[in-house]
Amino acid sequence: MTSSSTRARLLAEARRLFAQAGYDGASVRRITARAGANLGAVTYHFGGKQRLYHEVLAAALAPLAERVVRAAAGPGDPLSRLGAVMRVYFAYLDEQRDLPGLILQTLAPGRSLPPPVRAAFGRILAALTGVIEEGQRVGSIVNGRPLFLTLSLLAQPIYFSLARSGLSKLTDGLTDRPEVAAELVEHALGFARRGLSPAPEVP
Amino acid sequence: MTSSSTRARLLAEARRLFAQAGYDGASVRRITARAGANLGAVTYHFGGKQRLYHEVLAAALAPLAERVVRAAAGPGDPLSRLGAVMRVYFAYLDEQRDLPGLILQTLAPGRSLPPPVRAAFGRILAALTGVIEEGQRVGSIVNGRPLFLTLSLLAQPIYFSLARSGLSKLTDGLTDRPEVAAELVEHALGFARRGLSPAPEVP
DNA sequence: GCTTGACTCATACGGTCGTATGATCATATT
DNA sequence: AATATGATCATACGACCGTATGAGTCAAGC
Repeated sequence: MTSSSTRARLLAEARRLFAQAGYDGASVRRITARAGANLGAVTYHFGGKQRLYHEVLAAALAPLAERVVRAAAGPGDPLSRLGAVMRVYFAYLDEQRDLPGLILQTLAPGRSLPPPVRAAFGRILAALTGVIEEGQRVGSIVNGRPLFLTLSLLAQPIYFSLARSGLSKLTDGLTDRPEVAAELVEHALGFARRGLSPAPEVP
Repeated sequence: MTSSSTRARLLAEARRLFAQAGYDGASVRRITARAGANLGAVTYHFGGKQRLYHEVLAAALAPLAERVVRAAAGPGDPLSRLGAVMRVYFAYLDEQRDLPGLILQTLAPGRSLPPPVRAAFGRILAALTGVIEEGQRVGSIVNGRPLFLTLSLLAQPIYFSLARSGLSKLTDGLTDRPEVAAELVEHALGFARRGLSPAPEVP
């Protein structure tokens, strides 16, 4: 029991530090010290730093993919299901504030993306392109590569949450006020909805 | 002359390595070795690693801000000027492939963003919100916070270029083919244009 | 021809890093 | 009671880090 509690504390502190300082910046020494564990605990419980990292990523991303897939398979027409997906995305990013910092570090070119990230994004992309193709068949979604439309849609929640930390410094904390954050979600939904809808014919 | 050539080689190799491996991952030893310079050269020419880093960032971002501001001040109605800005953005990101990796590393939460990044993005944001406010006054751009609309617009080129390295692995290099890349630019322009335009009245 | 200044060089310093090693402890099983 | 097992511990190892130091090089100016 104590063993699993040490394991859990290591996971929690590792996640906090990886998100804050990146893979290189979060040293095994700091992680174990903050978790109140011995230096060797990471090697013992996870086999090494990288394996711990992958476990942290999987724990952070798997629930997101799960919820997105469920929202994409929910009731309603394709456009409103995509709106539901975006709300799920924003909600998840809001309740897991450290997630942007976590995945941001993994996207650096030169390194290959960790398997948990690959898996989660693969599931999400597949679910969304499916919904978009369905919408294109019934004419409620504009024509074009479903993959591109999916990415344009995902760009909204991802970019906003990635930019949040940087932007709150550029805008004097504006985006941190809760009512502004809610307004931002509605804005992103509207922008994406217009972007996905077929353009009205110009006379 | 040889001195300035060493300086230039240091800048070039530092940029390559910072983009690829991040600030921590790019060691002064590797930078100087690849530049064919002595270990002490960074300290001598730039005063330290961080100053070299800032100089690299400034050299990479200042021209982008310059071109964006110029495109935003060009001729034409607001919507087409914003389209021009997006084209400039895509073109710049295409000719400076290492730029996403470079700025991505600076966005990590916990660290404050480097002054050159702050300055460039500040200029870009100011120019774009100005154009959007102008479009809102003449009714060609949907209402809402200009800042949010600016971010939604910027999300397209930035997210696509950030995601390019990761996505080319998820999509088997699809996005690397030049005609697909060109199609992607047109897609992003269309998506953003629809997102910025006022929604047609629903009867 | 000598000096001055900008530059390059080899080397040293104190730190931090991830991991390996073997001892020690607590607890459950025989 | 003795032992086996899983967990924790202090410590050591080799590697790499950014920077400082001082000696060496070499062309330009007097």
